[in-house]
Amino acid sequence: MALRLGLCCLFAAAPVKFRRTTATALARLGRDEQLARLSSLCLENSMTLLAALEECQALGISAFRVMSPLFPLFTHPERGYQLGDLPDHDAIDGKLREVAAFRRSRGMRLSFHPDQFVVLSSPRPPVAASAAAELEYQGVLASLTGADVVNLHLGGVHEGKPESMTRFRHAFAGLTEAVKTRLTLENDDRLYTPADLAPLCRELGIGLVYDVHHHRCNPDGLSVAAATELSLETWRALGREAYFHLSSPKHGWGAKPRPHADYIDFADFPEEWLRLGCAVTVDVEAKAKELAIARLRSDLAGRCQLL
DNA sequence: GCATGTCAAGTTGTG
DNA sequence: CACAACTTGACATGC
Repeated sequence: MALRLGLCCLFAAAPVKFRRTTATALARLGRDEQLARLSSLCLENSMTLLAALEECQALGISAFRVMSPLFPLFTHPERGYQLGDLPDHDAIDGKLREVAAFRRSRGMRLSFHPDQFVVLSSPRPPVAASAAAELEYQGVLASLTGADVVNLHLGGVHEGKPESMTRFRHAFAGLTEAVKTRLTLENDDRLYTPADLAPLCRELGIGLVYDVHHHRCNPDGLSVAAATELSLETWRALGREAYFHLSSPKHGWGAKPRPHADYIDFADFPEEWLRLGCAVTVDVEAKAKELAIARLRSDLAGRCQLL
């Protein structure tokens, strides 16, 4: 087996910074000025994304999660825009092609992870519609950059889990292929467990991203080994490398285990993951970012092969 | 300049 | 019933 450790969105020490703006700051500007401002941020962030991949490569990190606001306010109801609206459109497009080429040549894995506001299973039509729009945006970016995963939580439990999953099923059917082929579901730390999601993932032909920390916060009776296997099955059916998440609780496993710690406590690393028969990606969700990956790598030294 | 409060969005659970 | 927790640092604002 081999393990691919992934960095999530940001660097703690390396000088790689993504930029953003706010809707209220843009409100004072005319539309052309807004687009000029957004254009320069998108171009700068595209260059920063390439720099991020180069930095990962230099650090021996072979997976990277791209932050959702790479293109700030892209799907905002008032400030939203299309790539073609931006004055630097050609330069941005060219830079993203460079990102895609770099990713491919180094065999890196890229992913996107829409945040908690993206609720495809919501019973409220405007919420589900804006979730679909956001997913389409991330699907376009994923296509352009060569990312193979857009990872999502199922959402709330309005009326019940089966009803929510049915709404998810219907909304999924309406998405474009760019999103459908990349969308994955992840167990969360309060509601949906691996046991809840595995059947839906199998039915829809999508990957189940297994977050072991969430599973420990929100257990379903399955062992880590059993949940790992449920996830592996969904990826095996697709012929793709499996995807896991790992983090440690900031305040220990007591009353509030959900917040993430700076580093991974190696005791939290599932030893089942050392005995898998295939390569897997493990996103390291730790506030010390690349420093946490370096420490985990040294903890893992000699125990498994790292990609 | 430097410190501080804000940031587009949903849902659940707490106080 | 209102608000904090998710996560999170960069940016905008105000002194």
